[in-house]
Amino acid sequence: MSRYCTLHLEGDALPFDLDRTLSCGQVFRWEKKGHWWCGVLGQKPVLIRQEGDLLHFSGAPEEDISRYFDLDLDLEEILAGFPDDPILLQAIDSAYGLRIVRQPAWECTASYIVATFANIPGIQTRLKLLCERFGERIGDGHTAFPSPEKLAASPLCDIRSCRVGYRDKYLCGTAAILSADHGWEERIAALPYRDARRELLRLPGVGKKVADCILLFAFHRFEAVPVDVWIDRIMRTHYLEEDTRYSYDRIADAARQIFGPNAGYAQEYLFAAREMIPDMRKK
DNA sequence: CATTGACCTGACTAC
DNA sequence: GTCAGCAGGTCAATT
Repeated sequence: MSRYCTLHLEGDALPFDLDRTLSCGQVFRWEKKGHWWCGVLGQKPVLIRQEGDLLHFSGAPEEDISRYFDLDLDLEEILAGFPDDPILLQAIDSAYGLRIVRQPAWECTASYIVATFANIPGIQTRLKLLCERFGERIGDGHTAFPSPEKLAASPLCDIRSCRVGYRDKYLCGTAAILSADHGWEERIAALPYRDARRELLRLPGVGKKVADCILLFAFHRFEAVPVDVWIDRIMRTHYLEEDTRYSYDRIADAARQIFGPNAGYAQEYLFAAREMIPDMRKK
């Protein structure tokens, strides 16, 4: 890759931190090789790296890069709109410039179905296997994310051979439903949050947490707050009263009440800083 | 807007 | 080097 374009980050595009954005665990298919991040945008291999307020990239037009990283979003305003509690402020400080990328809806859905009850390295392995086994070759050693049609038409044993375990039937089932439902993305996008989530919950392998991940990461519904074990722990120990029973929705609702309409972004910063946030329960 | 247990598999931690 | 316990939940059954 000798030819690349350069995008000067300014205005709403700042703050932006490419490393934090791609390594925080929201996406699983980007790989850093030397200074460059290698990944796939749409059906094309992309190389990208950041140098201060310069973004060097190749393989995709600038508007695709800008849209994927949501560089038109006024992130500064969102961060400034949060309450100034010490835990969140520390998280924002440590992950400053992290942006929620616009993941393709199907890739996001399939990825988080595969991601349930697993750790990040395992998720990456599984997705890599799935892409190599079922994805279209797009050159340069890269593969596109497998289409739902392809997965829906594949035997469960072939899918399971990608180490997805019992999730094989969820992946295949959801692939079958979505590949037969051409307007699903537009329909979800047009629905209010609650209705959109209820729709997604009909898909096999998609529970509240995965549905919220899809809504937050693919549809940019910033009121969606995925509550995983980390967020659960952080909310319970730092934002809620101890010794009380909290359901998923109570924790998510509390997050929306505390952090406001962009609570999903607060969630992402808290998640990114999860290792640094003390676990009060251990004392 | 509840609670509980089984569940594929791999990467990590502690022996 | 080996091994139990655990990991970014979901589903089905149960009260």
